[in-house]
Amino acid sequence: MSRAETPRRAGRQGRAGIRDVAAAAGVSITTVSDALNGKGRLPDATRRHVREVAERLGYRPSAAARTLRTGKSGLIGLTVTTYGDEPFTFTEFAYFAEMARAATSAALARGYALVILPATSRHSAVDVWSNVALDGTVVIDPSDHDPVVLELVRQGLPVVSDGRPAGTLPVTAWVDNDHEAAVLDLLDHLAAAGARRIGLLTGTTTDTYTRLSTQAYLAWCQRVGQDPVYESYPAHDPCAGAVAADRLLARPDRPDAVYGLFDPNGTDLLAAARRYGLRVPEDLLLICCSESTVYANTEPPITTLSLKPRRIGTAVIQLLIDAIEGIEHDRPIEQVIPTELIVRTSSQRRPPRTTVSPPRSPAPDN
Amino acid sequence: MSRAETPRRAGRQGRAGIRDVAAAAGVSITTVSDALNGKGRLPDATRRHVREVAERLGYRPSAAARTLRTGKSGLIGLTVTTYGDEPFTFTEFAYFAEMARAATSAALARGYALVILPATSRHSAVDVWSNVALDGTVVIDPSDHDPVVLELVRQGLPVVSDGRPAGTLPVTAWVDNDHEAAVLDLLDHLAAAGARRIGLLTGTTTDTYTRLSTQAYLAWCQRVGQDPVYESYPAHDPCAGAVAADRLLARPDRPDAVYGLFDPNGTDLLAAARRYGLRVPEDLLLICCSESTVYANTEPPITTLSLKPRRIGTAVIQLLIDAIEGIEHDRPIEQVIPTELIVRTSSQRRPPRTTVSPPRSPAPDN
DNA sequence: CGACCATGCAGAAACGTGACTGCTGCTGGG
DNA sequence: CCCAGCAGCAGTCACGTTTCTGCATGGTCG
Repeated sequence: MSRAETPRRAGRQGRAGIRDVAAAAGVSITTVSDALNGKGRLPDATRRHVREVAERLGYRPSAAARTLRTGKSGLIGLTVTTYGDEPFTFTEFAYFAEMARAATSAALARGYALVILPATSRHSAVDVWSNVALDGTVVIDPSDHDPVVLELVRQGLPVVSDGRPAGTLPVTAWVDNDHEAAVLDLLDHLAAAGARRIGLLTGTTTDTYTRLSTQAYLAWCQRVGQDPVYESYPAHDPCAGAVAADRLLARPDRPDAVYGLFDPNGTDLLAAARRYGLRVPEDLLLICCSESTVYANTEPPITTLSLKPRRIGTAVIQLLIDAIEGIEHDRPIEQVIPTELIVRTSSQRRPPRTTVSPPRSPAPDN
Repeated sequence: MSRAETPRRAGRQGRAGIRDVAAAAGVSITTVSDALNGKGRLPDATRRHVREVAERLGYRPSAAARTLRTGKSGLIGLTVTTYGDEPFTFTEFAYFAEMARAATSAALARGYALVILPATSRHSAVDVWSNVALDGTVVIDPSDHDPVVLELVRQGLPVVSDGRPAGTLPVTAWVDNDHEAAVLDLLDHLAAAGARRIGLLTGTTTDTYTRLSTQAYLAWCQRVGQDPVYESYPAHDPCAGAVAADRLLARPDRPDAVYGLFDPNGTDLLAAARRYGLRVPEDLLLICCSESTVYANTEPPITTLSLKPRRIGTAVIQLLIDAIEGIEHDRPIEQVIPTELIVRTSSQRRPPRTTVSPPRSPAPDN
């Protein structure tokens, strides 16, 4: 009683606390808390009065205190694979941006915010990971024994991964495309368009996407009895892609159709084809995996495989928030998102129509 | 004493607390805190012992409790302009992605993490803004009397904006390009290449970038005595850009050079030029403002104006963290980042060389 | 030999909120 | 008329840190 009487330096160089509101409204802090959070049993008059006073004082509850008390921060970590100092790589650019955009939107709609965090725990002098209170984490393409993921699950935090986890990584759930099916379907499409020898532009990295896609290509080749024709390059190096595209078309066993696994491969292959005087699609059929809309307006427009990053981003967030809020599914959830082959001129020997291409559409659902 | 004796349910269904470490190490929690944070006066033996025990128990300090106690969360808000439900618009896509990438990297290097937040306070049922403890905020292109910014500065939080604030918005600091100078320089470049009538593809929105750029265009026209030739469209609609590009080239007073303010304008204008049988650059000179590297490999390659988003993102973060950490500059800081005109074939009547274009460079500093 | 100081550590008070417990006065039924 | 029950609210603890204050102990110097 003796200390409680001190009027508490009201808003001393900072925001008003719940105590200031209680004092100003002539009630206890319990009543303030209950009134603002819609709990307890209070008459509407008191509730309105307290809310009015809180509004007048510009009271905002301390997020830190609430987090400490409730154990929920409303924050979701989003790890991005880092090469060197930069978060997310050049080749993943459009994909990651689209995926992050959808994830951000989905998280905000459910009252959560995303925190961008590095894939490595020791990115700077202080460990940013342990400095932020997370309710859960989304990891993109985690490696086999990702130490960050292991540490997070050890702490009991739900972890959902974009891309099926390699090895025995104990994630709460994952979302991925069916990469084998996508590649097989796409190769059949090229073969149906008249391709006799299909080449592949792939990466030297061992991530799941590259590995599964390449394996599917090799399996397809074996099935139809074609010798594999492919070039690998470090996908994080934007220069190397153009060089590898050139190498692929310079081979003695030059393919008459190429699938490029990474986003810039389309323009790379197109430029290389021009250098060798190859017409697309007459001499060379072309498909690349990309989310970029520029391929709708290239000369010629290029067929792309979309991994539907927006659907993936949304799905990942829904699964994670369900896990956070205890909407428990019993066993590890695996969700497979279908890909979409956006067929354009570059993969068709007979372009369906020779009219001018209309202005590109907004592509509402990729 | 009576209560302190209870061994504190060690790590009951959660992480070990500082008290568990203290008990296990046989010291007080003060000693643990000092040992781990490098404070106080402790012999190295004690320090090492405590760290060992903490490591063994897998102790991680609670970020929420630390934030509550110290008042610093290590989190920086990043607002993105939302159109409809989606964070950041299509036209700002590459710019925003690059800028956010650099900002993320710069923040992590100084021990801070970025939280992506919506520009509007009421994006969902709960107010995400008041649910997260921020040390400061980066706002991109704030509107004249942005209520979020006003609320933040009222709370005493530092706010740094990307784009000079309109009106009397009380930001702590801002970073921007010199848009007038960039446009004037670019128009001179086109005129020097032989352009007689330069057109503009601009937006209907009233943001600072669009406004300043358009004003500079009009001022340049007046100076050289050319009638302005421009088309406006809602920049957030990806379809409208293609239509506006078509409209611009369909005019009776068709320009022989065009500058497009937004990222997709390059491919839009190129497609429109093809439809009207205009050769680039022989019949039509082309420049657009873009950060995308696809314009290095289009047919022909298109000259672009880069706003240097990575330098802007880095600068914004440095100014903000300086403000947070009390490295005070006395008055509102304004930092102007120069733009860069990346000259390619589309803006040169005589292409400097007709050799094949080499694989594009990694563009280390845009 | 006694006073003083540096060293090594423990106790306890915050930080601001949420939630449990419990106290008071009023009302209605037996 | 009395007591059970409930509405309406206040007190108090706990969340897990950081940090201020302060108490011992042992060594040193006048």
